[in-house]
Amino acid sequence: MASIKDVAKRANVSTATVSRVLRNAGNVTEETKQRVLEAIEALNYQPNVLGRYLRRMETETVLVVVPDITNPFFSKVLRGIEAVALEHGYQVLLGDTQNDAQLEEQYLNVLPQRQVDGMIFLTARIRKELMEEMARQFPIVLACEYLEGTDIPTVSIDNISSARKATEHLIHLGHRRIAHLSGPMDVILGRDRLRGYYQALAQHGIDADPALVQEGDFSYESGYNMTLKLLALEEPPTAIFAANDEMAIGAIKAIRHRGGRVPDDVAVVGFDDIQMASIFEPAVTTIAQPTFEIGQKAMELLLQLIEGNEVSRRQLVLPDHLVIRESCGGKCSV
Amino acid sequence: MASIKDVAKRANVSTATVSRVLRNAGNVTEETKQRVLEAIEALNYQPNVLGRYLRRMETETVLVVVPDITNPFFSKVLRGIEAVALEHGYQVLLGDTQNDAQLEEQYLNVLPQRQVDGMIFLTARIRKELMEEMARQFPIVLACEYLEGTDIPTVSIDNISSARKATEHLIHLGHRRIAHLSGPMDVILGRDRLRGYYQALAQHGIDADPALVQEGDFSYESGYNMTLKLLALEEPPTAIFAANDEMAIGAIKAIRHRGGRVPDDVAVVGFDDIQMASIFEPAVTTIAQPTFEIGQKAMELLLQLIEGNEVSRRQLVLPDHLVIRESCGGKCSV
DNA sequence: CTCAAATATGTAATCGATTACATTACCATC
DNA sequence: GATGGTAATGTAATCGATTACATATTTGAG
Repeated sequence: MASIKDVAKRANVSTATVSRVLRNAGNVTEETKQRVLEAIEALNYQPNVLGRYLRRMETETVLVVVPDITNPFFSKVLRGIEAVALEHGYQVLLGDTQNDAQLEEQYLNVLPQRQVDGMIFLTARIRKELMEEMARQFPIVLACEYLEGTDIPTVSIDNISSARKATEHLIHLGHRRIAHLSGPMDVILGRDRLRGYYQALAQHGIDADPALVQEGDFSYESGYNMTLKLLALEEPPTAIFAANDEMAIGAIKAIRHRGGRVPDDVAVVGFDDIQMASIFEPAVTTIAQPTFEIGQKAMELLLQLIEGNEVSRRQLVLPDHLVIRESCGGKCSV
Repeated sequence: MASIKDVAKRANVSTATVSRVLRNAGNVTEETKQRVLEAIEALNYQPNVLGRYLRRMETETVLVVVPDITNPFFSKVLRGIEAVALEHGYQVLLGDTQNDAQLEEQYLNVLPQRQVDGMIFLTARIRKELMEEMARQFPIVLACEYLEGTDIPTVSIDNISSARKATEHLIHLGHRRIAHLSGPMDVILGRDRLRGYYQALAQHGIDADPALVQEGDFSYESGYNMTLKLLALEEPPTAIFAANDEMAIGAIKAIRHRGGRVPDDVAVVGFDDIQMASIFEPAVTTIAQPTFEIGQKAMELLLQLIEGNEVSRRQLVLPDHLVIRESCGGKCSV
């Protein structure tokens, strides 16, 4: 492999000049520039980026840590991140934690090792103190999730209010026995959506029945299994609010397998508005998050941090909205 | 940020010794080792990997180029790759080409820039000569797709025979007017599945009707739209073989929107066996690929190449199988 | 107790590009 | 044609870790 020295030798210039041509910086005569370009061409030279990285101490790469790469919701956020990254000449590295909090903490080490210039976490199971300490030293942005009581830059929706909105919709449709398939309680997102659910019940004077809240893990299977449990109750729910669409679809399937109809016997509402929510039959009523935009904003924020700019608006809350489809059985708007 | 020099100074040893402790190589007294570890601890030292990369000229990172990260099929292959990579201490970088052949060629440059030690392509739209030249110089593996007439290491299923198998299944169920929603003709996968479709027809003496073959792009939308076209034919098909599950689901939706029933009016078969194929109603009959295993094998192959081992079995064809569900309307086995 | 071998540690070159600083070449002005 | 300023190019240090080679220290055999 040809190195910058070989090019310099062949073009009869110093490595400094070659570097100047490469970076298109400094003053280089058109003539020498041509000579260098010819040498580059002739040797089929490609600059070794490792050398540059080391010297400049930046890699123009960011790492995105995703809890589950098979979840289409995250792929869409990722697309937003990629779009902005590409535009600014940054590469996107992807870390899949497979929902393992420990793996997540490991990814954090990539930063002090200087392997990437910054990180975006689409998950937040890391101990708060550790995360804060890192965020103080390195560019870190949280997206979708957040950590309570920190000022780590964050882009997300207001999960509590949207969960409330979803639950209220079911209440307005006349439901009183509303179950909730929650996300894992060790992620803030799961807790927030549960909180929104409770708030809606309380505001409408409905007593919360602990038996109607089941903790899942955002997977189709967990939605399916928990719904079977709910249906086995002496007094089963007439509506189910699932903390994401995959669990909602799992719920619908379970209801059907038990011979019930959706929405006639049990109404279902999901969360995220993944593509399948609109394709599935019945189409799933859900909360639509501005996924692409979340990704964009998160990457923009990260770029600010990397460039050392002072960021005034560190916490962004983007608008979401309820998309009413068939699975809830009513067009009543909130 | 503390560097290896700081650690060396604090522990009163040379950088060489610190490096030896870090890499756990060479002979170091237990006592000095402890001193070094203490210094590392005290300074909260993290080795800068860029220095190591440059010196060793390897990054222990591989790049996986994916045509579409939102496609769940690829996420599953990716999981297989990740599993093996992690096991061997390799990082996985992800490149999403968004189905853009040009972007794909750009990723190829990452290799001579020494940014990664090897690449796995889950897509193959690059000009054959270019790809071959690169593969001669650097570790490259193709998975799922392949290039005709090269000996670039490849892991995939036999798409022709499985497409034939799927089509034959429909023939055995009594269908004669069988349509095919193909993948893009500029990817070999699209062409192979089409070829298998033609072979099956020919073997059973059925004339191929060009009007029954529609070229899509593997997206749900294209499946939907092309099916509407097929249904508008004077003599519409009684069965549709789609080149992937997403198009198959698009087809089912289109048939339904036109008032048809699946499988009663039109039978549908897909390809890939993504999770939604089994969840959707009617559940989609499809070809199941050993996704995880494809990923594993591809990564194992790549590791062989990176380590410079001579690889005897360069082209792996893994077994797939037809999963018969509801959308084809028959349990007749092939 | 001596000497060779084995073990432990240090010195300094190296990876490839970038860049601060130094030097040379060129040009315009008086 | 001397002077000063600018433009073009070169020299060499630098980034941080690794490692070939050199040196110092310890160990064991006789």
